[in-house]
This record gives sequence, C-alpha cells and structure tokens, in this order.
Amino acid sequence: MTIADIAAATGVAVSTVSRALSRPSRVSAATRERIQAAARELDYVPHPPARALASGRTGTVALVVSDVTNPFYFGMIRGTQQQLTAAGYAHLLIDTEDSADREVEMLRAMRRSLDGAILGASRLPARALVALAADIPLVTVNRNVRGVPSVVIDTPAGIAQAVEHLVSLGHRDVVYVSGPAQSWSNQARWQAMRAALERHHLRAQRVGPFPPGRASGTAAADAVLNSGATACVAFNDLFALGMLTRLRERGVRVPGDLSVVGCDDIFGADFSNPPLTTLTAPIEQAGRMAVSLLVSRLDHRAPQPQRRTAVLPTYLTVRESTGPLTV
Amino acid sequence: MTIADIAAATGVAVSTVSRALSRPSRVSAATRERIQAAARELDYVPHPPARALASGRTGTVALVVSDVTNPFYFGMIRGTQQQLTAAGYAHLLIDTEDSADREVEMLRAMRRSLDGAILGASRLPARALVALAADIPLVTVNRNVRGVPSVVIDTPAGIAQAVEHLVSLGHRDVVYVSGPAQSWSNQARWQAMRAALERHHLRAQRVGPFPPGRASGTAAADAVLNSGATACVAFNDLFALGMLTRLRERGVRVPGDLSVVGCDDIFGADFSNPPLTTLTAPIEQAGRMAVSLLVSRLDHRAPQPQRRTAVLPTYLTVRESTGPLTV
DNA sequence: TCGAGGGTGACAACCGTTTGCCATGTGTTG
DNA sequence: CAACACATGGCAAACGGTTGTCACCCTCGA
Repeated sequence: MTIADIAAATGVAVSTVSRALSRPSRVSAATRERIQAAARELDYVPHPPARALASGRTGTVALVVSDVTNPFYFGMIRGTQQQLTAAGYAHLLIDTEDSADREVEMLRAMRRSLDGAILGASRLPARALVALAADIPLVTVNRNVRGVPSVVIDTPAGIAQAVEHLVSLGHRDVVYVSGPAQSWSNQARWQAMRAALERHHLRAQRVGPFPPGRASGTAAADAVLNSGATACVAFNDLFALGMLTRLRERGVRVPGDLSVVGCDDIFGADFSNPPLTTLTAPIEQAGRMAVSLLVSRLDHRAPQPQRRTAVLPTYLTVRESTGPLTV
Repeated sequence: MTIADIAAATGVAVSTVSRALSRPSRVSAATRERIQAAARELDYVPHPPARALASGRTGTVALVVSDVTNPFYFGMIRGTQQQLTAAGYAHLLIDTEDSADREVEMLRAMRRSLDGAILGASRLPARALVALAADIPLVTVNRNVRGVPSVVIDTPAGIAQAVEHLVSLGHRDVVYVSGPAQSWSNQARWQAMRAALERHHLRAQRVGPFPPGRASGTAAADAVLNSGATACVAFNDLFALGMLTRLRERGVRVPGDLSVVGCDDIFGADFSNPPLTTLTAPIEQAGRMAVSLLVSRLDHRAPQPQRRTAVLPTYLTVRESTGPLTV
C-alpha cells in the first residue's frame, strides 16, 4: 500500500502516481482516473511523515495554550479545531504550563513537525516572540507584537462599556481585580479601566495581582470587600465566578451589596448564581480567525493578506450580577 | 543542522551520531559526550518526520472525541495532555463531530502518523472498533468492547447510590433523562437505574432520548415535569444544567418541587443555581489512565499489563439540587 | 604468543514521498 | 510541411533519520 504498489498495478511510474494523487491537474484525465481507481482498490492511505519529509509540509498546526485547564481556552480549542479541520490540517495541542521557557522549548522541539502555530495568550517577551516567528509561522491571540500577525479581542473597549454601565447604575467606587502581572491582556484591561474611570473623574483602584484560576476568587473577593468598593470588574470570568462563590459564603449579596462584572463570558457565566454580567468575547471566532490568518500565509498561492492583525469587538452582556447602587 | 553535520563536525559516522542521540548506551561514554556537545553547539533539533519515516514511531497519540464542545471532554483533554507530555508524546486532537463514519475515516487517514489513539466515548459499532484496533493501538474510554483495552468510569454503580439517596429522601417517582440512544454510557446508566429502582420495588420511567448538549435541558425539563416525577437522574450534567435553567424559568423550585441529579460533575456543576448534586466521575484520571495503558503497550520493552481494562469508581456528591420529598 | 570474545563504530540499505529535469508524443501555427 | 510549444510521464535524487550487519581493535585467558 505505497504509491510504488499503485505504480506497479497501473504500470506507470511512481512519480506519476504521486502527481495523480497530490497535483491532479498535472496528469491527463485518463491516467489520473486509472490511478485513483487503483488507489481506491488497494485502499491506499498516504503516509504523512514520508510526505512531510519530502515536501517539508507537515499538514499540522499547533495550538499553544498556557493551561488547558482554563475554560477560556475551551472556546479557542473549538474555534481552531473547526477551522483547521476545514482547511485540512491536523490539530496539535501544546500546554506550556504557564512557563515561558517551556513555551519556546516545546515549540523549538516540534518546529519541524509543524507548519505553524497559534499562540493563545503567549507569555513570551516581545523579542523572544519575534525571534520565534522568524523560525516558524506564528499567529498570536490576545497579544500584539509588531511583526507578528495576531488577532486580538478588544476587551479594553468593552471595559469602557462596563464602566459606563456601572457608573450609570450609580457606582462611584469601582475596583479592578488584577490578573497575572505579566499578562498582556491584564495590563490592557487595567489601562482601559483606568482611562474609563478618569473620564468620569473617578479614581481607579485595583486589587491583586492574583494567579490565574478560579481559586483566586476567594482572595479577590475578600480584597474587594476590604477596599470598600461597591462594584468591581474582574480580569476574567474565572475570577468573577470564584468571587461569586466566596461572596455567597460570606453572605454578601450580589448585586445588592456588590456588583461584579467579569470578562470573556466563558462556559458557566450564564448559569452561575447569580448569572454573571460580563464582557462577551468572541473567543471561538478568534480561534477561527487565527487559523484563517495562519493558513492563508502558509498557502503561498493565496494572496498575502494586507492586514496582519485583526481585532474582534466585544460586547457587554448584562445579567444579574450587577445592579443599582443601594445606600 | 542534521545529524550529518554533527557527524562531519565530530568526525564520526552518522550512524554513530544517531545512536549517541537516541540510544546513548550503544556508544562509548567518550564519543557520546563529544557528539552531544557538538549537537548542543550547533543547536541541532531532531526532525520528527524523518525519524518517523525511518523508525515507524511517530511519537504522537491522538485523542478522539465526538465533540470538543462538550465539557465532559475538557477533563479528558487535561488528563491525556498531562500524561502524554510526561511520556514524551505529542497530543493530537481529533473531533469526529458525532459521526461514526467520520471517526473511522479520520483515524484511517491519520493512522500512519499516530502511534496510537484514545477514543473518548466512541460511537463505533463493536465490530468496527475491533477492526480498527487491529490496525492501530487503541484504548477506549467509557466503552467496553472485548479485545480492546479500555478504562471505564463506573457511573452505573454510582447511579445505585444516587437512587438510594433519592429514595431515602422519600422520592418514589424518579425518572431517568435519557441521552443519545446509541451511547454506550447512556444504556449502561439506564440499566443501572432500572435495576436500582427495582430493588426498591419501584417502577423505572424514562424520558427522551435527547440529543447531546445543554439545550436539550429545556425539553428534558418539560418532559420530566410532565411525567409527574418528583426526582430525576439525568444522563449527564449538561442535561441537568440545562434543566436547571429551564425549571427556574418555569418557576419550578429545585429541590422543593423537583430533585435533580446529574452525572459526571463537570466544570460548573458546583456553582450552578442551585449547585448540582451529581455523580462525580474521575474524568481526568480516566484520561491519564488511558494514556498509561496505551503507552505501556506501545513500549514493547515494558511488561504487557495483564488487565486490559480498568474501571474507575464514581461517588455521589450531594449538593443542593436534591432534597426531601415535600407533600 | 595466539585465539576468542566483547565492545565500538562504519557502511549502506531503507522508510515513502516529492520534485526538478528531461524525453517523448501530440497538436498548433506559420 | 516544418518548426515549435506544450502536455504528459519517467528517472533519479533528494528529504533526515534508523538499524542490521560487519569489520576492527583491544583485552583477556590459556
């Protein structure tokens, strides 16, 4: 069941078989048909590694995440999965366990077995990212570095909306619950928050930073309560969800005593108690778009896209974790 | 940066380099050291496809799921990811989109680029599964077919506990919310439910089947309500969670008017409203174990394990969606 | 001193495809 | 009718490793 067998069976050269199978226009309709029939007959299955060795193309793209455990990535996984399959690529999953070192190390090791990679929220310093991009086609998500194509979800713009929402409900003391300090998204969100509050002549406060994960919600909730704020915007839904449980434990009413808004709108945000007001991010779409961007650069026949970075809008989904300020 | 370069740099043959790198015991300490130093120096990175072509081993294992969207698989993905990385394998993700045809088709196509595969809840008929297993090392999860190693989560045993729990709360009319008809797990759960109820001389009812997905919760909730039951066990948490929202919409109190128990204990079951009583399944562990099983058969040097199938226990986690029968 | 044996490294075949280059045959054009 | 272009298919050289086989050398025992 190699192309040599097919060649023998049909009496043509292996090169012809190869062409009939992978570049059908290169052979005449008659032989092509004959060869394809034989292939079907012998139920031939191509050998990807051999193909990769000879052609340099592996037909595989990796999705690199910092922690598969984070529900935020579930959406990304879905999105990339869909689009990669559609484009005929295999989907490799790499977990860097929150370590930048591991990130470059794994990527370096797998470089030759990948056609490209999608970095979901890379922790790499900008220069390392650029260096890596020179080695292997990359698209980043939620991480904008000059020279590396990327798709970013415009949560910062959404944050302005969220602040607007809270202010309109009468809140004056709103605090930002900060995520990991090295996180690009976290910084962007905090900046946006500060700017938005300043437009209302309100002082921006923050608590944290806290490590990723729902467990951080406990400490975060306590910190927010301690800050005396009446509303807060959390770095992400995982934090917010964690806070909700903690607040419930402590008997703090949401939104009666404290309004909470999250970011991302991950699985669960709609059925938590109370359902979470959050910035809905088109995560899945981001994944799909990242793949499109990557695949179109991989396909050299396709026209290279002008814009190397796409920004996706976010919108505020008001549920029940935010409410008017009560005196 | 191929082994030929290293060979040239150190003045030995490529075969020696190859051995120094992949079978270090086969060369003397002196040359090995010299070669490894040179490799580091030239920063050589092995070429996986070439290796795969020559050796037949790809160092890649696929996790095959019916729908990446299902949170049940999130746990599996985590588990397999961890263990595969630990064992030095790359992790390929395949989504069959609930189609058995697609399942065998994809697996056939990728066969040569995989060392093995883990089937999370395969939809394949038994004979097809066995045929496939002859072609490529397989381990199934929650699917027990003679001759194919597997790890199954013993939810059925847990169902007995759940029924016990409900009966002890006074419930006499408890209904099973059925999942996809072809699902092996669904059948096993229903059987277990029936048996458990019969032990209490109670009649087993069921509603459904419903297609996978949270959305089914709506129809399911209505059906359960219509059945007149005072308690139900849902095929999985996704259903149960969906039901919870629907019941809330309809103003039905849980557990006041209806007790609900789910299966699996997926992400979200603990912070839903009310938190869900469910059968906690060690999903992540199942993933890890499946990998262990697979990897140990791949490694021919390792002693082949006797037991080809592992069963993992499940336990009842009582939260707030179940309560005493109220007249 | 000689032969045996174990350890070390080299040779070369092979894994299954792709692809650049060339030879042939066919149709088109002037 | 000749010359030419083009379409088609074949040859063979890669691609980057692994591995079976074998030759060599060194050491040790008789």
